[in-house]
Amino acid sequence: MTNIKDVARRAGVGIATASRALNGSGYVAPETKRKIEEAARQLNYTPSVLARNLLRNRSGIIAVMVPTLANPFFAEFTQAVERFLLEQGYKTLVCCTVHPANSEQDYLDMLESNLVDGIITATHSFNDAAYQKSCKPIVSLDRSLGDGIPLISSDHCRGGLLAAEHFAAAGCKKVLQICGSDVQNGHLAVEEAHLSCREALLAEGIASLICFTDWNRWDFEYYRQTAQRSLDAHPDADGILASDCLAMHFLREALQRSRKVPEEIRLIAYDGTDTARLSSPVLSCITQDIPVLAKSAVSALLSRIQNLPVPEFSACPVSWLPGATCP
Amino acid sequence: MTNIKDVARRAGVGIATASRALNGSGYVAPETKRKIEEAARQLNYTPSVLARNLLRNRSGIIAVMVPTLANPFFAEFTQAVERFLLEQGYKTLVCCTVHPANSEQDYLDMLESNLVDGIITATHSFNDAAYQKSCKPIVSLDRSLGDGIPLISSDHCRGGLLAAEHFAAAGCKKVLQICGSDVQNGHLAVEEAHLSCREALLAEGIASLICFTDWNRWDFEYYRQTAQRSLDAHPDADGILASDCLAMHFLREALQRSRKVPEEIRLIAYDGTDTARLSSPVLSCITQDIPVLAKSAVSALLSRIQNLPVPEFSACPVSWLPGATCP
DNA sequence: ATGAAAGCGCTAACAT
DNA sequence: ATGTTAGCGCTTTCAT
Repeated sequence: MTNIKDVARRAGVGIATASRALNGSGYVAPETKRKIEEAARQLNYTPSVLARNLLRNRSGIIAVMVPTLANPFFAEFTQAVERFLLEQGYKTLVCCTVHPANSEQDYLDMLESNLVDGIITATHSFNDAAYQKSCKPIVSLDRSLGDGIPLISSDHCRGGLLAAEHFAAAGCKKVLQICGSDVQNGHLAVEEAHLSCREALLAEGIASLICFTDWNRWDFEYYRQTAQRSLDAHPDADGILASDCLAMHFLREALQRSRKVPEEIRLIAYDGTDTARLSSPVLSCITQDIPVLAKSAVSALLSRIQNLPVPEFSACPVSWLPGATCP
Repeated sequence: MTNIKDVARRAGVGIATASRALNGSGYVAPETKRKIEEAARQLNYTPSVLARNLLRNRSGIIAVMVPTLANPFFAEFTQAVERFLLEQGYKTLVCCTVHPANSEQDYLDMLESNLVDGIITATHSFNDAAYQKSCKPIVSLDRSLGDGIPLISSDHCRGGLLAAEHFAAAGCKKVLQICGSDVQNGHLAVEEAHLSCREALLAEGIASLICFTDWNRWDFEYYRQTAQRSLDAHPDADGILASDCLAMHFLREALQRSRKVPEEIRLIAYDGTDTARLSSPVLSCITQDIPVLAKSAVSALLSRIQNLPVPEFSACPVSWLPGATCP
């Protein structure tokens, strides 16, 4: 590794001059500058980010914590976050919490140890206290982590209403809502969607059945079982609201049982990832605006890093994406 | 930020002793050790990874370059890589090359500047020379980058044969193979699958039509158009081989045109991601073993980092996953 | 067993 | 305009 000292020596100047020339900071004679740049080029010099980081006490890296990238919602979210972070000069570290071996705590420790300058967390698995302990910049997607940690989420209340409207318009009589276990009741913002949907359904005289699932299982096999069991247990349900991946499983299982979609059973997928739109028939979706969520999360985090004021809460728009599973 | 100096002062010992106690390196009296640990706990001390990195000239971070996480194959690959890297004590930086603004070169520079200890690249977009220039640890997924850069890929030759077998068994007469443009002919290992498939088809007296697509477009809209155009241009094709995402689009478009699958047209998806298995009817797939690919890539990279010998090439197993689109 | 001091590569304050 | 020097926080000789 050739360092700045080598460059300075080769150019016959002091270290500071070399640093100034290379960084364009401070005065340096044009001719000297040329010599230094030449020397740097010849030696194929690349400054060590490591040293710079130590000096500035920042790494330029942001961690994104998600349950798993195998779930398209989190993959698309991470993708969008990476893009916005890059625009702002930051790199993105991914941390998947689904792995058996590791814990969110290990990832959180990276913050304390200055490996990352901030964290965007989109996980469901951990006790909030650990987050509260940290005074470093953290923002949360869709999960309330308490004071001082900005919460970015979609306008789930509206999302739920939209879903209810379309179930009603489609003439549903009994809707199954699949949502995370009540163990975490109130912690996940998306639960609001189920509550508002249920309320609106009941107001229309439509039955609403809430089915709880483990809020932190991400394997497709579990989704499949959930879909199978729910269809078995409620053969008379004529509407289903579930997040994208689950909805895709429901669609597949329903078709395999020769249940006509959408004639006998209507499906609304909550999330609206691109992947969900690949199904046949195309899923009718309530979409969260993933790029907007990502952009909000990034800008909130960067504000926190700069100690600028950040709203404790921001709700991003949701919308109805017509499909063929709920006319 | 409380540092090791603070801890040492509080414990009434020298800095070096504190360092030894905290790291369990070298001799330190049990009682002294206890005092130091106590002090560290009280001050809520966390060592700065930044300083340690500078000293050791390593960051403990590996970069994974993929076109986009919105594609399930790369999402699942990255997920698996992250898991294996974590097991080996490394963190994972994701770099998506699909963004308009950035270039692979920027990401490559991170290697030179010591921000990352190595790179696993799975992109399609760049000139190989830039990789050759770097003498840092790099391994490549499915794309030959030249001497010194280990290539990890699936046994695509077998994959292609498997596909051909199943097309033949299904009684296909004219198979459409959708693959990346020949601009990069020979660079992408997966092309081997198309070549071997074609050869096997022809040997059976089955027509094979190769359709080139842009090898570096990842947006779903482009996939949709590709599927539409191909179906329009070749209404008599009764078999289609395409990568997962494309295959999902083909399936959707075919069904929308009321083409019976698999009676009139058989589909084989090449990749076999979990997501592709969510379609209805379920796609028949040639699966690459993503965990094995990821594990091979990680272990090759770590060997390169430790200057151990690494095979220039390793082929991972593929297999046939029965589905409902090609009996 | 412990502490003082050097140094990882860089930047910035302070001379000159 | 340029050079000298003092750290950033840590680990690791090398004395003691």
